[in-house]
Parts: sequence; structure tokens; C-alpha cells
Amino acid sequence: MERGERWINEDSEFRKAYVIADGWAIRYKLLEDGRRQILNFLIPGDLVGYFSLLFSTSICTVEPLTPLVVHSFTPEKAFDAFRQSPQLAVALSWLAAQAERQLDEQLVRIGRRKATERMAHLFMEINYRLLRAGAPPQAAKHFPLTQPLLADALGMSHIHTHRTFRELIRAGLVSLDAGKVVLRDRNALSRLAGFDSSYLEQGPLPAPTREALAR
Amino acid sequence: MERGERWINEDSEFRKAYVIADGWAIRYKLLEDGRRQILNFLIPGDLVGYFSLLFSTSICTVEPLTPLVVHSFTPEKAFDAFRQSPQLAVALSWLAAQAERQLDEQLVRIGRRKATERMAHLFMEINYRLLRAGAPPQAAKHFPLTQPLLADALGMSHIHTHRTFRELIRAGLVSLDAGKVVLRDRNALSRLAGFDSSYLEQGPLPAPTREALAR
DNA sequence: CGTTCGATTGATACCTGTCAACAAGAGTGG
DNA sequence: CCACTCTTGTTGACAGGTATCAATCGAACG
Repeated sequence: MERGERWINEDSEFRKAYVIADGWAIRYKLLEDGRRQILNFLIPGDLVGYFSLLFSTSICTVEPLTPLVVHSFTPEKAFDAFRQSPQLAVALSWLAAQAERQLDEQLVRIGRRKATERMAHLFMEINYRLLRAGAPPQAAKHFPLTQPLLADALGMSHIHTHRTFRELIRAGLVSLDAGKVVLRDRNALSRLAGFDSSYLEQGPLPAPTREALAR
Repeated sequence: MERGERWINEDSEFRKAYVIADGWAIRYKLLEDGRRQILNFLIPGDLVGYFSLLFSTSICTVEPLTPLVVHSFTPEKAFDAFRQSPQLAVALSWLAAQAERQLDEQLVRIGRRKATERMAHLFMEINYRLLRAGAPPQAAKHFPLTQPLLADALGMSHIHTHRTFRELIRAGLVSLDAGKVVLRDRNALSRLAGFDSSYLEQGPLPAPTREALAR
């Protein structure tokens, strides 16, 4: 898939879910007057449209930010797999649950953090997720994000986003390189954001759940 | 459970999930400096802690707003039930998916709507959900919400929340009655909020998913 | 070579947060 | 029963954050 193509879940009669193999995408909602809120950024390893298999209409849009490679699966395949392996069902549920935790944090970011905190926090989250997904440490510091995208993700105007971004640059925390955001000082960013990665960590299943699953 | 008791998921060694039978609760996160973001309001019929069965640490707090009656179930019971009835597993997943749609909309509300729109939109959502859960039309217009709660849910200061609330009262859209929010003019609220209920509607499962499940 | 999009800047208005203060009611403990 | 405290609701003044408007510039694109 190419950047800019609109990959709206609602239109596809033949419903599928996807896992992103390579590239970035965004999931967003539009208001009638054009205001846009980006709900989350989708990177390799992320699940797309899993829950939308349960609804006949989609309420949001997914759009590639870069050339995108995805794996897809149908509801039939999913249920067949679940019957053979409850572990797989739990694994997919885990991914969905993880995504919901990120939504929770996105809510805190927008609702209760100040502009610079918001931006720094988002950068740290993406960095963490890229590393978790297996990106090399250097690659995990480069984001293909424009200021309008940041604005719509952080719930600010693009102009204020620009000023906030400049502030982070001036403080030496980030920089711009060929249209890409580059993290320069993750420690300082983390401190500024009050970033606590615990909501992103992948521990083992709790013992009771593990035992119940094994039976 | 009584109001004010803290019902933190993290502390309970014996992990369970819950369905609210009666009463209201909130799910929220706190920042270190005391800022609080309410992620959602929980009303009868809502699922609590379902996904947290998959994690060993909780990242948010759940707290009753009113006297609360809940049903609980353990991971073992859940998995046993799923083995007997895939339909039940899908039903629970549907509830979780529905909750995520509400999170999406909460993000749009906070990120891209103005103060009065935010408040009106939240009121409409809760009204819709109460009706969907079987509340009588009159009861579905009365919310046990205080201004500090609204503030932390809408991502605004409690003072500005007060001003915004006064504005809705002045316009005759809502009123205060014995500490409760009362909806007076749902049509006007809906119009002001730009409320579109499609994200809350419960249609049938899409055909491919239904067929895959039936096999 | 127009056109579009992103980055950038300055001026201005306004929305929103903060500070300070007080009233009223609920609950608490003496 | 009376302080006393805590929460909620309320108001005004004020500062500051943020949005909006207007405009320029460069790069990418067709």
C-alpha cells in the first residue's frame, strides 16, 4: 500500500484483519468540519481491524504514512486457528489489550499533560514500541512524522505544535533531519514527559490465567 | 462496594474480572503530581478488568461513584465457558471492543472538541449507554456526576468546567437537581455536541464473522 | 512551471488555567 | 450538640497558554 491511499475499513465488503509487516500508518477520526483526531500510530507488529471484525460499520479510518506491507487474515482463518490453539486467541487478545493500554495513555497525554510534555511523551512511547518491535536502536529514533500529524495526534493546532517542537529542538532534545523527527536525548525527553514505560511492558501472563489456559 | 472505597485492580492477588450489576464507577489514571484523567465512566452492564486478566500489573484505578453491585468471574471460569461456548467468548470480546470504541470517541472529545461540545457530547453518550443498558428514559437523564469528576473526565480545570456547565444551564440544556446533572433538552445537546451515535450502536455481527463462528 | 504541502513567523484575540476567597452541606470526632 | 474538616459549588481577577489569521518560503509533485 502506498502513502496517501485511503484504507478505510468500512468500505471493504470482504472483511479482514491485518498485522503490519513494514511501514507506518495512522488511525483517525474526522469531524464534519474537518477537525481530525489521530487515535494512534500503527507500526510494524501492530494489529489493525481485529475488533472491527465484530462490527458491520467502521467508525474510523486507517491510512498509510509510508509504503506499507501488511499480512491479512479472514474471520474464518482466525476462528479456525483459535479452535486449534487457544494460546493464539490469547496472544491476539493480548495485542488488543496492549493497544487499549496505549489508548488509555494517549488519553492522559491529551487530557492532562502540557504541550511539551505531550510531545515528549508521545516520542518516548513510539521509541519504546519501535524497540519492542525489534527496530535497531538508531532506527527507533527516527520518525516519519510531520508537524500536522503531530498536531492532530496531540490535540493541538499545527502552529502551536510547531512552536512546541521548536522548543524541544532548542533544548537539544530532538532535531529535524530530512523531514524526520530525530530523538537526541531520550533521558531528558523521558524526564520532561514524566514517562513511565510500565504500561508498555510485556510481562508473562499472571499465574491464574496461565494455569486456566493450560488446562 | 461503597463509594470512595478504592478498588484498585493491582492489589488483588486473586485476579478476577467483573460485570457491573448496579451503580456507577470510574476508571482513571493519576500522574505523580496529582493530576487525574478519568478514562471512562462505568455503568451497569459494563465489563471491568477483563483485559487486565492478561497482565500482572494494572495501570489504572477503578473506584465506585455510588454504592456498587458487581458480578465477578475468575480466569478459570472464563476459559471453561469459552470452551463450551465460543459465542460467549465473542460476546465478551464484543463488549471489550465496544469499550474501545468509546475510548476512541473520548479521545476525539478531549482532543478536538471545544469545552461546551465536550460536555454535551459526554452527556449524550452516557444517556445513550444508560438507555441501551435498559434504564428507564427518566432515569437515563440523571447522572450522579460532580463538577470535579466532569473536569477530570473532560480534561479541563474544575473552574472552567463550572463555567461551561453554567453555560449549558443558562441555555436550558441541563440543570442541577440535588447534586445531580439532569438533561433537559437532548435534541439541543445533541446538536451542540455534533453527536453521532453510530459508534455506540449494536448491530448484528457481520455475515462473514457470523458464518465463521457458526461452523 | 503552477500547485500543493509542510515549515515558519508575527500579531492578535480568546479560551483556559491559576490564584484567592467564600458559602453550604456532609460527615467526623469530641 | 457543637466545633471541625472535607468536599462541592461558586465567583472574580488575572496571567498565560493556545487558537486563529495572515503571510512567506522551500520542496515535492504532476
